[in-house]
Amino acid sequence: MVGKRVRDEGRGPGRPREERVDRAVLDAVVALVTESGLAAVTMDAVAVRAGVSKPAIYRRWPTKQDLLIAAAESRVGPLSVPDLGDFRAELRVVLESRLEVYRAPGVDRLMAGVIGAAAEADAVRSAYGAYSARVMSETRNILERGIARGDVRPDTDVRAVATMVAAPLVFRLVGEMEPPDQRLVDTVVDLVSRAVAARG
Amino acid sequence: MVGKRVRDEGRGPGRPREERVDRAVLDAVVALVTESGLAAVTMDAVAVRAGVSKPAIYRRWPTKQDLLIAAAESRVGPLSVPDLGDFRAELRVVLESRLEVYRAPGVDRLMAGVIGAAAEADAVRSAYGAYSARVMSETRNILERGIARGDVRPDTDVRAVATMVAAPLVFRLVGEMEPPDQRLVDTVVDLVSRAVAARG
Amino acid sequence: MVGKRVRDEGRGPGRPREERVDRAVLDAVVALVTESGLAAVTMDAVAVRAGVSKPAIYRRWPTKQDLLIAAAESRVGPLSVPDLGDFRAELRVVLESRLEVYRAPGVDRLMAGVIGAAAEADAVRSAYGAYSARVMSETRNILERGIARGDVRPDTDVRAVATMVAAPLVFRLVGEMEPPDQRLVDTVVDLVSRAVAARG
Amino acid sequence: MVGKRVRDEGRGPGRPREERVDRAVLDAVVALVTESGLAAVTMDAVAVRAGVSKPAIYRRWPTKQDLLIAAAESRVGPLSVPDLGDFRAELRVVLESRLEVYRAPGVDRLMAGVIGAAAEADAVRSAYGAYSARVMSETRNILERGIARGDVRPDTDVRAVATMVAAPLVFRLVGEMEPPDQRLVDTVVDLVSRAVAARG
DNA sequence: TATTAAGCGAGACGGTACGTCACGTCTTAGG
DNA sequence: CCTAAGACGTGACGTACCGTCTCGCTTAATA
Repeated sequence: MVGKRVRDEGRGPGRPREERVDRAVLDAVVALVTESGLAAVTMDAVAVRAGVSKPAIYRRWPTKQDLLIAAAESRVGPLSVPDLGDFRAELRVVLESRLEVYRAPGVDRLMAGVIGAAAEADAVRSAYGAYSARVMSETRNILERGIARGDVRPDTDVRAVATMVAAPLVFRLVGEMEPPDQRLVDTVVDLVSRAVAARG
Repeated sequence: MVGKRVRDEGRGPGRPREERVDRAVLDAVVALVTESGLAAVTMDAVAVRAGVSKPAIYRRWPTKQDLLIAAAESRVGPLSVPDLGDFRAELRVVLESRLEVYRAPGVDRLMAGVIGAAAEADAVRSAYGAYSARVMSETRNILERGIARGDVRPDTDVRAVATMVAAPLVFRLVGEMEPPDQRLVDTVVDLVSRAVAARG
Repeated sequence: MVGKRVRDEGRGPGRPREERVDRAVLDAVVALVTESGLAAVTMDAVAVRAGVSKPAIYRRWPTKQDLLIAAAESRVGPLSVPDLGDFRAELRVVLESRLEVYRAPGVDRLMAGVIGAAAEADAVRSAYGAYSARVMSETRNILERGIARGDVRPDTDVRAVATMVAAPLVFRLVGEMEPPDQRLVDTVVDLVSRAVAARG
Repeated sequence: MVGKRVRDEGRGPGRPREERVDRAVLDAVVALVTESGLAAVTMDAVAVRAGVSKPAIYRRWPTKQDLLIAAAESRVGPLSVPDLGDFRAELRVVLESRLEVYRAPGVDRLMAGVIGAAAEADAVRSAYGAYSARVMSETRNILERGIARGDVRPDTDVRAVATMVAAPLVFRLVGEMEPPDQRLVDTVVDLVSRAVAARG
């Protein structure tokens, strides 16, 4: 009468969700924000653009803000940097990867939208906080790896330096409203890697 | 500045505007965003809280985004740093002034709200761009003054370094959703001033 | 009747329909409308309450309106009055049977719901019309039988009088929103039987 | 600063409501239900048809059901019958007035819709009950006037007879789904006036 | 002093998006 | 072919907010 609840591991009875919907919706959000700005990202417009119904969206993301964060993560998610044996090289990899991502069209408004959304209510703030922590972790990881390896000074203030690494590209993007460029990356790599270099 | 005075300063006919309204409205915006988040900052709520009518607000700021930017500017406006004869000292003044401002309650959500608003439409983007440029100018000023004075290396990439100075505190605030602290200021002052110090 | 049996009675291949479903669904409709009003009668709620799936309902009644009509008919169907040899007695039987039915809880809202449903679209109107005709037929039958028998005046306007018989109890129920009572039945029996009595 | 609260008698401060909206909305409801049935009467369709915004509708009628009742009342409101000195004449006036009203196109579906709406929730039931009582009052009035005047038997069951007067035309309309006709009116007038005639 | 232009609070207005809910269909797995 | 479960598209619901407008009134500068 009720049916076995969990068959294999993750699927219950009933029609399974369509993966197509997830992809189409996130793509639609990015496309709309890129083409027409954040104001054009209405739930109805997203639904139409994705060829999907509004309830199908709300089943997955309970509010518009959650959807925005998911869209941002789909484009600007955390990346894992392999151990290159050298902090400076790893730092460059992180920043140049980010540079490429941030220069993609629409990412500026997407990030700004997510930051704005986080200011709306505490529930959104914590969702955004989790996202933010995921993205920041990559920088903390290479710093701690460098300390363990020995090419980063052990008394480095990891928290502060991680902020100094992550901040400039994002700020250039959403604070100065211009795309970050290679010179900015070079400057950050230079300043930071010299400052935290062990032995100096 | 925002708002449209009909005559320059010499008042024309008709009832003059009440200054009380300007102050009350900006205060109401800040109070609401501080207490309840950006979502609580509706034009009606602001009007009620300020004891003011909606038309009185719209006479001064044509859109909600303009009002938000004005509120941000009223709390986080540009500051002018006196010539202290020393770049490092001036840099510290800039950052510690900002630190104090950014640690005020509500400023995080106010800044995030302004950034989010800027993603909405191009008209808002340019208004925000002007505000952003005003705020950034202080950092560029002390850098250029340092170059002229001779204690900053003349080949310094002013644009990139200015971003590296301004970014960390704002990013800590709106990107990491935590208040910036003294350690972050110290780290920035150290890294930047050492890196741009003339002669080395 | 409503619902689409694929074969007449000789069963074809495949799993046969469960009678349990038919009963459970109609009972659920009546229970819901009685307890919580027509607005609570959603197809999902009916399915849950009946312990049945939605497709199982839709296989039997193609629309919600059809289900409502079926539920009404299950409670307020036509009744056949035996020949008692006396119009007045038969009239009393009809009205007192109806009185009992109409005083059952939930029947008011069920009838009102069916009437409202009939206003929605022409397809529903005709389904309701068929139901209505079935229910009205009992009154016409006793009138015509009375004329044939000779205790009802042959020049009686059967149509109009049938309406005057059927109307008051239903109208009391759905028009005045109160349960019909014995006094109303008595009044109708008196007025009508005296007016159509042959010879006078 | 606050303004005098009540100026003449009924108008407070602020922009007054536009009468145009009230009329246009009720007309739109009737037009839609007449042309396309009750299912076409969506709040959006009404708003568009009336050239009015949805909030303007909801300011006046808090739910769709209230709007329906108001629309019904605008077409089928209570009428006051002048004292004609004769119960039978007054009864005929009542019924022929109603006949004319009920034969107007769309009134059938409007009435059925209102009855259906009343089944939805208790709040709507009481709103409908008030409307129903207003409409019924005219019949009770002529009965009581007849008793006072002396041409209606003083032992008449006013409640029951009022139901028998009001019911047939409405039932013909919404129960039998056909327009009431002159023969039905004549039959009701005859039966009722003869039955309640004093002395006789 | 009277006029006039613009300010003011109050609140209704058109428009648009929100997030929810219900209908009726379809897709899965199982009986 | 039936069953339960539940996701799906469609579309209406009622609410909230934005920015405008219409009231009646108040406040100065001007005529």
